[in-house]
Amino acid sequence: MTTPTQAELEILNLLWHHKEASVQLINDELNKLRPIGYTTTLKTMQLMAQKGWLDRRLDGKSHIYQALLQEDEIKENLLSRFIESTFMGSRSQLLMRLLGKEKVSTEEISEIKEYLNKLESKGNE
Amino acid sequence: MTTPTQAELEILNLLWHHKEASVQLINDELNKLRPIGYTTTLKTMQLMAQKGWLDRRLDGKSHIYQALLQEDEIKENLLSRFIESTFMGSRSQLLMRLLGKEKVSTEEISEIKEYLNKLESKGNE
DNA sequence: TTGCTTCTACGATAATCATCGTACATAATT
DNA sequence: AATTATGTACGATGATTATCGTAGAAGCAA
Repeated sequence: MTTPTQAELEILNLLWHHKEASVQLINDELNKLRPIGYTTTLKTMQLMAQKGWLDRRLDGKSHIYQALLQEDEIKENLLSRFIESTFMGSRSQLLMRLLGKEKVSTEEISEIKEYLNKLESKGNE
Repeated sequence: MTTPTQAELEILNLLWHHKEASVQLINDELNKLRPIGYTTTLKTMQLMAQKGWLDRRLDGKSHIYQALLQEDEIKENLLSRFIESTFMGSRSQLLMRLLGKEKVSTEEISEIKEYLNKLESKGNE
């Protein structure tokens, strides 16, 4: 099962967002969040490529990487694992917690409503 | 920050459910899920007690353990971390995924919308 | 009393992760 | 040509986890 670690997931998120990127760019992005050495990022991405999670092509002197893993698939997987370990497998328990305790911003509420409207019109049962 | 590991969380879930339990009982429960040695469970629970996460009292020859950590608090914390790392901090993104994957009935959608309206009118941001 | 059974305590180990240092290579700059 | 900048490759390390083995105490059974 393809289950990225914390560091790998951060990189995947950036690659999903940028479509493709050099180590340099990913490292720069990561350093906006926390200090991390260039070779650390490089090494991690190399290992991910070796595992078949990333594709890369040469561009001048450096490599441009691209995620081969599907964002939806991986996130669904991570979500399942999380629900399994934290909420004893109960999806609705998580849902309740999100709706009940959450501070949801006005924009988020709009987003969700729009989403619900789409669901409704699609006749989701 | 109190962030239990996978193994610790399993034990916590069992303790929250049973209120209190001996190592023996916890180990039996764990073995319903996967094979795990008695001393492994013992050691983990001892460490948790040492960290102040569990309380224990002597009962004859053995100890009876009890969780000191609050279930709600810990789960909220785990949820936050999960959302942060997997959904770039967007709670609504997770919510939408949950709603999309679930079969949500029209009535449920209405209920949720109503709930969201209330949230909105309360000016919760 | 001798030996099972049930515990605790504690040390050791294997695996995994995240991180970085060092060695090189090549291109660009002075 | 010498230096600086920018990359790659790869090995090493420290921390954390999960796991178990072994030793030994204490009660119970034969």
